[in-house]
Amino acid sequence: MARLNTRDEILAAAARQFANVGYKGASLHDIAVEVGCSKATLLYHFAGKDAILAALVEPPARELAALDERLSAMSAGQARDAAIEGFVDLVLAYRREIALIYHDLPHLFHQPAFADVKPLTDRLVAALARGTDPSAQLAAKVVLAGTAAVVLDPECATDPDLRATLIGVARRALNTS
Amino acid sequence: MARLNTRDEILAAAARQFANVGYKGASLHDIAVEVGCSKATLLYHFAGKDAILAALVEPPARELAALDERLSAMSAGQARDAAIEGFVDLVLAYRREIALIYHDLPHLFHQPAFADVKPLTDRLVAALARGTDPSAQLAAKVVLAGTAAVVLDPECATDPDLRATLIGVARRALNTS
DNA sequence: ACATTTTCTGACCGATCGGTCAGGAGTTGA
DNA sequence: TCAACTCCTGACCGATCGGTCAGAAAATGT
Repeated sequence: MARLNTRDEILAAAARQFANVGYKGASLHDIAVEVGCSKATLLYHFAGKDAILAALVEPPARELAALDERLSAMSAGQARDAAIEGFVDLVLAYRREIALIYHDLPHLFHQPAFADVKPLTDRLVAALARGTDPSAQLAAKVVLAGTAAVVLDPECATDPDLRATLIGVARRALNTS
Repeated sequence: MARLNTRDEILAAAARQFANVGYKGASLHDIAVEVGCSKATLLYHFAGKDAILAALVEPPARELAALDERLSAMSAGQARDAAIEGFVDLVLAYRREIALIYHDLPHLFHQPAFADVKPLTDRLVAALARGTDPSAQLAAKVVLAGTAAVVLDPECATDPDLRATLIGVARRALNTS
């Protein structure tokens, strides 16, 4: 019955496992148990463990690329506020994927799928910093990493004003003028 | 000759390995190769892999406790700036340990050694937020996570004004008055 | 009804993991 | 010289890992 959904259930279970215990820490066995299928079924739907990871990471990576494309058509002044809001929205929409990116940054940066993501984040930093001033770029990185981290905090997840608050913090921290 | 230092060399190599590939990702074999000894030697000096981790995490945890003690003797106004500077200094002094904490947060939080650390960070957040206002606390968490993350960025590590810049970003982001 | 294709599984494999253990090598003290 | 102790190692162990494969089970097409 749930045949077509099996693939999605695997992705959902894998996202939870990866976020909880990291990519290395999660085992195909545990994911299969959570899905309610056999380990071999996972490897029928995906070429391997890293293929599951790649499938999970692809959607937010594509949205980041879309955000970058939107920003590149703006002036520096417009781009900063759009970058702030765009990044906050992106991070709120993909909390679970962010979690596994966060907890396995060293592994992921060596994966080919992330070779494309690095320049995107660099351009996002430039848009937030409105240029190449080192201290402004550092402030932008603090904002990006801090925002991404805080939405993973279970205590913050329930805040109804989360989006507005995050945007406010980012604006203040980046106000280098 | 280097007998008494073997323990410290193990800790240094383990810190590098943990920071690079995470706690789960690092193997005792690889650590032993980096040290130049056998895997059994690691387990002669430490009760197990988790004992190595505990030994690495203890010093920064103790310093965080010391910072908390200093802050508790101050007024809310004094405490905020002292918390900013204290946390920045702490993070700069223990970059490598922060890295492994960062990359293995889910594992570490389940370790008993971290049961003591959680309330300390909560009080640090309260000092930065100067109270319990939700949006101020969220800003404080953004600052803490962002600051800890950015010092791990190899591109930022060389910045000579790193400390001053980080303190400036934190002050701006926390300026909720 | 049958054949075909998709979906799924149990059994198995080689590799690697953390950890144990008996004992070698070197130093120290009497 | 001879124990006693510290430091270290190779060989080995059970468990678990990701992955393979032949074939069962179920859906689909005719």
